Amino acid sequence: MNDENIKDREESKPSISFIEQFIAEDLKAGKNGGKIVTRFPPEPNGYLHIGHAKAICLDFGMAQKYGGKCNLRFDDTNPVKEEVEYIDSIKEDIHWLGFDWENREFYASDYFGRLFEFAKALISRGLAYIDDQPADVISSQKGTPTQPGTESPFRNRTVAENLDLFERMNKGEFDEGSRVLRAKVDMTSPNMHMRDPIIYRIIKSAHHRTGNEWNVYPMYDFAHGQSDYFEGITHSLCTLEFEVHRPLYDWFIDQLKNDDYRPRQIEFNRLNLTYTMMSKRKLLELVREGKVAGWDDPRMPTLCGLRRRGYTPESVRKFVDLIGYTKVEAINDVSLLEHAVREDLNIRAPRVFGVLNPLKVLISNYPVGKYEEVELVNNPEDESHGTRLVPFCREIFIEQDDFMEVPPHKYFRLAPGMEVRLKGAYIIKCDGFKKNEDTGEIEEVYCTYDEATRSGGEASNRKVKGTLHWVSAIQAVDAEVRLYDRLFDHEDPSGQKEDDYRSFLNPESLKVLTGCKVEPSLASAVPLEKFQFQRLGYFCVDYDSTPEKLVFNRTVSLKDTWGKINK
RNA sequence: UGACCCAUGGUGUAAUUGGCAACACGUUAGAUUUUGGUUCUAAAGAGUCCAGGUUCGAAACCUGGUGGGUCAACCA
Repeated sequence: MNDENIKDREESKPSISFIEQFIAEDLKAGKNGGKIVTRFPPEPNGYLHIGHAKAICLDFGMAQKYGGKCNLRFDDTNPVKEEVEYIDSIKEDIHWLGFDWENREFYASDYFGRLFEFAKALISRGLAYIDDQPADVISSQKGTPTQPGTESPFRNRTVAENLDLFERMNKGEFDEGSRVLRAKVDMTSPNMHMRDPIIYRIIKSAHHRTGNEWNVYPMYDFAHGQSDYFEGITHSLCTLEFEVHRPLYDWFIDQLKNDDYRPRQIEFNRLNLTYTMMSKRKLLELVREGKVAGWDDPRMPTLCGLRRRGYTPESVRKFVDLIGYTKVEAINDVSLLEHAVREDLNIRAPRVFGVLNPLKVLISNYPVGKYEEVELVNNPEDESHGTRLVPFCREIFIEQDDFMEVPPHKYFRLAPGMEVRLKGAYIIKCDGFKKNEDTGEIEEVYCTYDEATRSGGEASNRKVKGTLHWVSAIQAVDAEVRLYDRLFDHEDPSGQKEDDYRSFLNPESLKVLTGCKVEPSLASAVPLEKFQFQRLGYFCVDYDSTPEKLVFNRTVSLKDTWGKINK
């Protein structure tokens, strides 16, 4: 009887965002032929960051889920700011994230012709005019948010004169800044964007796609909505700051439409992350000023930075899914992002041994010159990953943190007189150490092993408090390891009125460790390959890595309850 | 002396659209563990910004506050 109920409850669909609700309603109401077409519209003036990932997941995700399409459209209406370099990186990053636009790669510049015609149509209908005033005059006539604007003296030129001037603007007869085309809307509107917005300006720089074909270029408000319309976009999803643009978006669509199709703009909240910032301008500054090594510096919130850091596309998508879409300006805790990678990497990353700060351990009763191989599980979360052989001998390296001369309470690692298990190998007992009396540094630790405790054997099942990772000193491979911490030491570095965001740069955000020792199986690791260094964290091979000199980036540490207790 | 948007545990989101405020992260305990990871169990933590109103019943609807955000680029 209640099989049905139980099933219902178990399958009770997770709640959908307000945007998805709108979409579902529109589809159900049969709007626009019951179809959904979205678009992701980056401006090619910077690299994509995780905030863009939030938009990408929505734009492509909604189309995918409801059987529609999502176009990639570069919003390239400002030739002075945009570069081809960015176009390639943007496409690469979207693909990396796991989305595809097939053959629907569009550019606002594809529509320059139609936009120009539409502008002329507006002029002919008395809905646009050429203004000869300089920028500062136009600006002051706009009024303020609390005071209405005043009309331009050029507002009521004849259609013929406007048309003539507009054509000549485009022919290059006038200087940049000397004239603009404005839509004739309402100078007294409480919405600043409706006060005769500028829709075309003269720019004589070459455009990366259209070259010198045009001398006038449309503004965002005159290009975006219309491009949506031309492409048959049904849902134009963008961030909250465009909310006040919506009346203008709709106004232009009203002038353009000739049947009952119309795109709908819906706004959602931006992604903000603690201890970083998303401003493309500021990220560019960090790069230009050399505060970071480049757009793909693993500390950057850019997609290429996250990729180099070792994040997987799955983990980024998971994170985006976790935070949701609302209209609240929120600031998300990075720990949620970190949780998302850990969860993903836990399943897929092979486990290996790597010692960051090596300390030599001499197993005095282990035969000199003897060498053996022990078998280790590659991934306890997934048997199909199999096992591997790791060399073991009389001299090994362990982590400096794993030995203490005078251990605190509950320290389960190596200390004089204490026993510890070397994972996959033997149980050893510490019976001495060598200390540099001047520096206090522990230079070597001496242990004995119990041959019967080899893993897999009977005696190996003995309870031992601690289990350590280790690397054979003879076969160990040297590596450089880069440890990353948050780029800023303030939760909201760019939100402080008094202080420049640069003053919050975390001086400890990068620590380079050299002379690290990793197990020999890593010698063949290639860039972007990901591993869990057991007990330490997840690491990813850096682009700088070569077979001669391995370089790893720490993506994120493992949760460290001991480290926390110890604080 | 404006317009528009927003307000739910520490954080991010839910609440079958008016019916006992739920989930995730984080936190704290405990169990398991040849990773102080994972997994599992449990707990603490909000009575929904405030004040009125409508209603048998309000986080949700209405009114008024308060607080925050956005808007005055020939940027997008």
